[in-house]
Amino acid sequence: MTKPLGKTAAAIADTFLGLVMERGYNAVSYADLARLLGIRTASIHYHFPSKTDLGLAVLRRYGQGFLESIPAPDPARPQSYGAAFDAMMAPIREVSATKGASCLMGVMSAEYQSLSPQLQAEVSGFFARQQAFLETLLEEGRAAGAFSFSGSAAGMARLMTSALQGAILIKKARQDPAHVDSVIASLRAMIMA
Amino acid sequence: MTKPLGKTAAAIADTFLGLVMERGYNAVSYADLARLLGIRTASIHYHFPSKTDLGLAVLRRYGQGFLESIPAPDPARPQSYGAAFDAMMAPIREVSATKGASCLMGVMSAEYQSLSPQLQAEVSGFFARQQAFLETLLEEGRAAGAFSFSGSAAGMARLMTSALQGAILIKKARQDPAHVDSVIASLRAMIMA
DNA sequence: GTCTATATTTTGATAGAC
DNA sequence: GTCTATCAAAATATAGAC
Repeated sequence: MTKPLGKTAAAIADTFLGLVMERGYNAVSYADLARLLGIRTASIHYHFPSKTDLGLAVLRRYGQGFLESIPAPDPARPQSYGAAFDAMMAPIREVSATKGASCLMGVMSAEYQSLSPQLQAEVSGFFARQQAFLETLLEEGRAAGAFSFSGSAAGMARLMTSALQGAILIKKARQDPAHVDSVIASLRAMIMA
Repeated sequence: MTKPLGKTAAAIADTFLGLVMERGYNAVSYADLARLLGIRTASIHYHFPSKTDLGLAVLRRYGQGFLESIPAPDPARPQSYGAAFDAMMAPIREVSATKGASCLMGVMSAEYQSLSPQLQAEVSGFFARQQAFLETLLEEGRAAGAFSFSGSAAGMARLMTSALQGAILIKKARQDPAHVDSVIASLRAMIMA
């Protein structure tokens, strides 16, 4: 677990997160945050000296809550794999329901080459972890008889992470949350035994 | 067809396109372009008075070349549907092979709420057209016996556009062009009769 | 069509008082 | 921990000479 932020720092991070998911990292300034929070930009710099510090804190908070909240499946109970899949969709559905927002990782991936090396590493690392997690879940779920699909678990995991990321990106531009639900349903249908 | 740009305007647009696909719209400035092209920012403003004008020109060039270059399938020759699908993948593979780049539409979708209304409309319109195009291709291809899949053509089109968009976004962060190839192969396998 | 010069605003950031 | 004051650099843009 990363250091738990203080009250003000957490408010700054949360506000920043919301704006970045809407506009992108480069379109959110300390002035925007100061205005929304009713404080001065100097106060924000006290908590997060540089914008990279702020970005890093937000990426870690977000990336952490995403995979760590999924209950580990039990091979003895095949249905627990489907439950893990659904648990993985929960935060995605939440972002999907948030008007004008899309996934922090996807947004920052789009701006990748403009990010500082530290931020790039955090974004890349998230996708690597997500791929590994889903790959394992699919492989073990198939072995347990909970999932059924052709081809490698790695290939299916790549298809799924891509489809989810793209869906939440497109739903923002089309302002259509149902787009994400449709894609999640398709993916689920592809693996359920 | 939109007005064909002059030589300098085209060079500006192409350079801008390349940088935006790497960094995002908000991370590319007139100063960046001036430096790379060996001209002054004032010259760029002559061709594109505002950044929105430049963004609009690039979005139109890109969105136009994407779907319009696909040969219309012939119901009498079922294999022409598969060919149309492959033709649709060609520009995606090209972007995929370009180091550090991802799809202009996906990148600008990530920054959606920071864009001027004109740019937003262009991005939304692209996704709407892409969805409609693929939906029709899938539906007619299935009727012609070229494709085979369960569920609606609309649902399959949503899954495909999302997967492609997400794949090209993730490949940028993971610096792994093979990620896109893997997803394209999975999608192809899902529909080929 | 391109340049020099300049204007305006915004941005990320620091020093030091309270 | 928050503020006022201030800064240097960058970003978008315009006026007018060549």
